[in-house]
Amino acid sequence: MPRVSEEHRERRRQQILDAAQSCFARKGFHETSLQEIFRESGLSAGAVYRYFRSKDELIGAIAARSQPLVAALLEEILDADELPPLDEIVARFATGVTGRMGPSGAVRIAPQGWALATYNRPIHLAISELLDNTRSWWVRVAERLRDDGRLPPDADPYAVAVVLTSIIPGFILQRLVLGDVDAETLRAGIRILLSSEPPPPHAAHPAPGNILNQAL
Amino acid sequence: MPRVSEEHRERRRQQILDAAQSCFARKGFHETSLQEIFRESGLSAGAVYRYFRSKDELIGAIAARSQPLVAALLEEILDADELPPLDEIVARFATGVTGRMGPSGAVRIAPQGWALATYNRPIHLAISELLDNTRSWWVRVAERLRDDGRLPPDADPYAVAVVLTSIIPGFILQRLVLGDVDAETLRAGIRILLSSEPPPPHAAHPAPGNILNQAL
Amino acid sequence: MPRVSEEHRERRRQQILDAAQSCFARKGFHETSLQEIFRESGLSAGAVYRYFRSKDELIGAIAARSQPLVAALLEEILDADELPPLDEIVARFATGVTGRMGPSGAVRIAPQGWALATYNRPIHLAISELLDNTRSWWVRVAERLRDDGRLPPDADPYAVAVVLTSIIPGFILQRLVLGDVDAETLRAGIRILLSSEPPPPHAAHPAPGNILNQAL
Amino acid sequence: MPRVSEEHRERRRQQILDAAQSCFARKGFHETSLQEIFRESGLSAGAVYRYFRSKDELIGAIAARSQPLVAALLEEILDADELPPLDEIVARFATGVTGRMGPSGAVRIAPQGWALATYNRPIHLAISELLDNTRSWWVRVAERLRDDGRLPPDADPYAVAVVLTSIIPGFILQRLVLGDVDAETLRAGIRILLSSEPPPPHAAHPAPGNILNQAL
DNA sequence: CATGAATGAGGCTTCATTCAT
DNA sequence: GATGAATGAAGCCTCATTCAT
Repeated sequence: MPRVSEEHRERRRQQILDAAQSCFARKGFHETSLQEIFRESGLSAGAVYRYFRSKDELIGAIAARSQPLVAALLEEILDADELPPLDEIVARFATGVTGRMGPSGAVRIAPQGWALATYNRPIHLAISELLDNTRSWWVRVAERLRDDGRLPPDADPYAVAVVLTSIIPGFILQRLVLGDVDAETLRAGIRILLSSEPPPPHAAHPAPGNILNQAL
Repeated sequence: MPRVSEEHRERRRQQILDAAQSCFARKGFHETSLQEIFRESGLSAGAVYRYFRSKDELIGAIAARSQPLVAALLEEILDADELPPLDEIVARFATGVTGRMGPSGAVRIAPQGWALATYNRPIHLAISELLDNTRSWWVRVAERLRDDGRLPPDADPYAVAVVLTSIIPGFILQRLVLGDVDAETLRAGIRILLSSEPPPPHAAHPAPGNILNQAL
Repeated sequence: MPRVSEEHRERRRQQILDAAQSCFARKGFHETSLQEIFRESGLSAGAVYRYFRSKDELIGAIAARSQPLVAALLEEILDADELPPLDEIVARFATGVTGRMGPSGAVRIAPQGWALATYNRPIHLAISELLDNTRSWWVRVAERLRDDGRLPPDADPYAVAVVLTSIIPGFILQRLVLGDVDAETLRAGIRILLSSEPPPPHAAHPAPGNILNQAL
Repeated sequence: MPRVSEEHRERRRQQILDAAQSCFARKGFHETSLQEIFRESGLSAGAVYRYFRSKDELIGAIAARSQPLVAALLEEILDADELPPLDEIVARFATGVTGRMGPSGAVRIAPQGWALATYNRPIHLAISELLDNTRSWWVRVAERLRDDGRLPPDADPYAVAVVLTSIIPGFILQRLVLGDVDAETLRAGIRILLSSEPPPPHAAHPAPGNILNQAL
């Protein structure tokens, strides 16, 4: 069946990626053999290799796929012209993420991507871009919040963004591993923190620590 | 000579675990072959197998090792009888974590543990216990903060703990992958959030969302 | 339009064979995939398979192609009615062979044919016919030389032919592998040998030999 | 069975090489799968890979093995202090070669080596060294023959060596493929040529040729 | 107890060949 | 006739694990 349309090619690609993602979510990148992906995708080895030149490339393509997904999520959260309260933004983010946690959802394999990014060059690239984009988005959010007077006028948007960027992976982890958290709880926690007593001025001279400062 | 022998055994065990951890940090669990661990530890295959019955057991032992590490860290943060401000607590946590990020530091392989916990039963157990312990600790912290009046009297300690538990993995990730964050920035961000305008009352059922709620 | 069609078929066939020969010369029979031949020939898999039913058949066809080539070469060397001196004949042979050693010349793949003939039945047939034809031709040459008085009257044309048949493969090999021999040098060597002292009568009782006669 | 002697290692190596050589002689380098070599050698995949890191390395080792074999052969031919007649030298060479043509003899795979040398860098190196060594040996032989007055005083030893080096591959080929030649016939042919009329002086600019000089 | 040679299942990948369009 | 996507057997190689010494 030669001379197929570009559309057909793209459909095949996604078919393979979907199968791979599903397998990866179930058994992990490394524990998943290509044979399983062939089976799951309903394609032969040769067919898959026509689209991806190696298992690594397949993994890379899946990592790359998360990029636009996250972008769409971020864009959607802020589609309104008026900025929602911070707890709402975080909650929407968490909701979006939760919605992609199905048995073969993209979020389910996120931790595998994080792990890989730790020692695998190409994946590192993809994940660091992802993190960076997300954090930049939070920086913009923080700037608007500050400009709206919802954050102190001298607030450092970057510092705020670091905190807010930090929250999502941990939320994903708790949800994936413990399974007992949801967007509403996260929102509630945020609200409480935002409503709490400001801490006393920080006296830059640090603190305790034996083990803490040990090497290794 | 039971005493000496037992000590010797334990030393050997740690020697192997250290070698393995170092390799894992460098190349990942799966990309590391046992041969490499034999080489790095300076022991023979047979010797290593006398202490760990399989590669999985080795990985499990490393995961188990993190338990007391985290416990010690948590305990240390709160060793004083007076509770530090929240931003200080988080900063200490982050500092402790940062200190264990050396080339073969335990934190370096944390994301691999998270990933494994996603689909590997025994590791799931270890990591979920770790997460749960940490969160319980945060719950206790939140309770004390509330009782000290630093959080609203009706604050839900659990919700607060969910948020605070969330922060560390994301901080580790940003530090490991982007490398441009530190405990002080995190503290600053926390301080800003704690000092910000409380959000308006939440009208429990809002939400945007097209993509957000889609499956996959 | 049988005529045109037949011509077209033959042209296609040669186009494919040329492409294959070029690839084979560059990478060897086995290291060349059919995909490469499809690419080099500018034809599709299906098209090539219309002309050759398998890779082996393709290789066989190339081996077969050498038959008329060698025949033409031999015929040409002796086209004159007068027989040239032996060194001249050898030199012409060597020159003819040298002329077909271009990057995709037929001679370039000759050693691959010899190798295949060693364990592959169909190719063995083709190559043994080639060798046999060549040697028969040398037998005829030797007979004429003997009859012309240029070889001793009791000379065994077959023995002479065995020697002369032997020379060409070794010449090809030296030229292909070492690259530092040419027809003139070969001719010079032959002339010297032909001009040398006849050896003393041979006393049929053989000679030394330890390793020589061992098995393996 | 750890800590084995160097001798044991070497025996294993040869065991593997012998098995490989036997297979290669029967089916050719490429048509022989490693599985067959494992079977023939009585070893497992892993065991073989402990000694040779790839199939190519195995082939290379076999090519390398021919070096000392040929060296021994050459040395043996000339072990006597008196130089035998040229036809005797060639005959001894041929005899030595013939003796190594058993079903798994080294000579049986020589053509495969020649073929590989044509397009495979490492093998090219091995074979070109082999050819070069052999030719150098012939140069020395030719010099002694000339000095002994058995070749004309102005004879070019190199040109003679080129011819004599050429003879052996063709002899091997005829013997391997046609199977109807032996050392004695070769000797007889050489004797006849050495006893023949010297050719007339060569008028440097002869040559026929249409096809002969064509490209390809 | 330690050693490390050996095992062999199974993984990734290639490639000759087919056949629907 | 031509195309080239698809097939799937089979190849090379790795590596967790065992066990004789």
